[in-house]
Amino acid sequence: MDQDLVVQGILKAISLKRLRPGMKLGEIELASAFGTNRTHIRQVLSHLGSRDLVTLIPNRGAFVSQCSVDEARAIFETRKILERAAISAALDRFTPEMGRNLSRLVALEKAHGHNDRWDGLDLSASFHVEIARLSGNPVLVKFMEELALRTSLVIAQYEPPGAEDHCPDAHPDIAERILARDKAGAVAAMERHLTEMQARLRLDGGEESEADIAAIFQDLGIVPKAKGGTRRGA
Amino acid sequence: MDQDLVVQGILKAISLKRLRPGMKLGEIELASAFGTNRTHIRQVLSHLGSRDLVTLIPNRGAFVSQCSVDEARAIFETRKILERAAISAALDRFTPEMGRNLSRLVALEKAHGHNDRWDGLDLSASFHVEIARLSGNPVLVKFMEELALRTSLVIAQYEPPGAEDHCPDAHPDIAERILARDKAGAVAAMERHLTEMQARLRLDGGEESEADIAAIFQDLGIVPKAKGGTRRGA
DNA sequence: CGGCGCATGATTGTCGACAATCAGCCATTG
DNA sequence: CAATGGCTGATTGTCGACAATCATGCGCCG
Repeated sequence: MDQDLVVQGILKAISLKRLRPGMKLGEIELASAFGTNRTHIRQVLSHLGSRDLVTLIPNRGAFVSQCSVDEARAIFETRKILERAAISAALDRFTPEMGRNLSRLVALEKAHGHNDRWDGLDLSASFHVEIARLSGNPVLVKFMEELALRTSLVIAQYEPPGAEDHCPDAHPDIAERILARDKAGAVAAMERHLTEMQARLRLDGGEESEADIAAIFQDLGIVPKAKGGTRRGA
Repeated sequence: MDQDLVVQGILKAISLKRLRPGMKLGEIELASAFGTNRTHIRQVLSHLGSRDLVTLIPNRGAFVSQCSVDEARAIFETRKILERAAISAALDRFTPEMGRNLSRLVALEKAHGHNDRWDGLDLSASFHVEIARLSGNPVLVKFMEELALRTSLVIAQYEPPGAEDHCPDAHPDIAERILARDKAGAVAAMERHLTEMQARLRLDGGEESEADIAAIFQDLGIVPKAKGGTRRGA
């Protein structure tokens, strides 16, 4: 059983705000929603827990992580540290062919438009991860991936409703400066970009609600294998 | 059942070179060694796998991770990035009482002597993690913990036999500069410390016990069937 | 004699059942 | 009437058994 599908499904649901921070992730609900059994769900939850995307409480269960405002700021602060270093290292070993993927990603983002919010966030994360990859430092890549995921969780928690973000030209601007080997300019543009992302958030508070887990995932096109599904309503 | 005991046991065994990188970690062996059953062992291995301390290969099992020389260098490089930032941030918000734990840890290290290698490495890691904690950035703390563990694995793999010493006065020196709020000096001392640690290892690429065959052929442009291929983390 | 394919043993992956634990509710009591 | 205690339903934690998969060694064939 491919547990990546479950992971992606949960992350997607979080990004789309179908799963709000603090919501309970019941093992049985998830198992029937994804048409699998608790064993795999437990592995997935453990995995997400090790990345602080869900919070595991012994004998209580798993909950979508709620970042405090301080943690949210720490995530952005750490991203600034790592992205600064990534750009710097990438430009120290830059070759023209290395930038091709970067250009490709920027083009993809531009072509994508504002169709699908999940794909958009995914592409946006890919851009940052690709810069880390250009640094040639695999540890940096892994950390960046983790921070990108946690950032999307923070956005889901603190984004003001209606103001669904897109900094229009930040990525092309950064990419352009990288391709021009303008290290100081690229670093500055990246810091502006991150600061702006952070500024769009409402780092003061939020509220929670409850919803039907199985329905959420069914709406995302995930169909259980008809193994005695959840009994809803009755 | 306390799985932390199993985790600590495995990490200790790695540090003491009883478990060498590349060695198989059979579930049944571990289960009987720790007097538990495979369920808990699998959780522990999954956890260690998500931190890249063990490598999980589907249908093959778990192995103590083998860092390539490049990865080892990346780990040190990333540590430099993060520790630099940690010291800088810590000194921006420094209050005298904050340094007390640091002094305590240095004193503990000095008192400890060279009795137990595992405890020594543990204390050494605590020093670095404490600095990250002083920065007030919990993400930095988590990353530092992870890197400290991976560093001990790298040391176990690349330390020349017999030369099991550590830099005598590096930590007291760094602590002193931090307590004196000498930011530039502390950062410089930390970088020297890390560079020296790295220099004590044999990272020249001399002998890779078992070179990764797949990687070799991938470099030649030959791609395996990717039947789940290099799946890391869990 | 060397290489290929298959049986076999051992290990990992999967699953359902049972036990332990916790939150919520109701009766009891001061 | 409020607070406490135990009961109950539901959820998580644990475990052993079975199925799937892989490495090994043997026999067979070229």
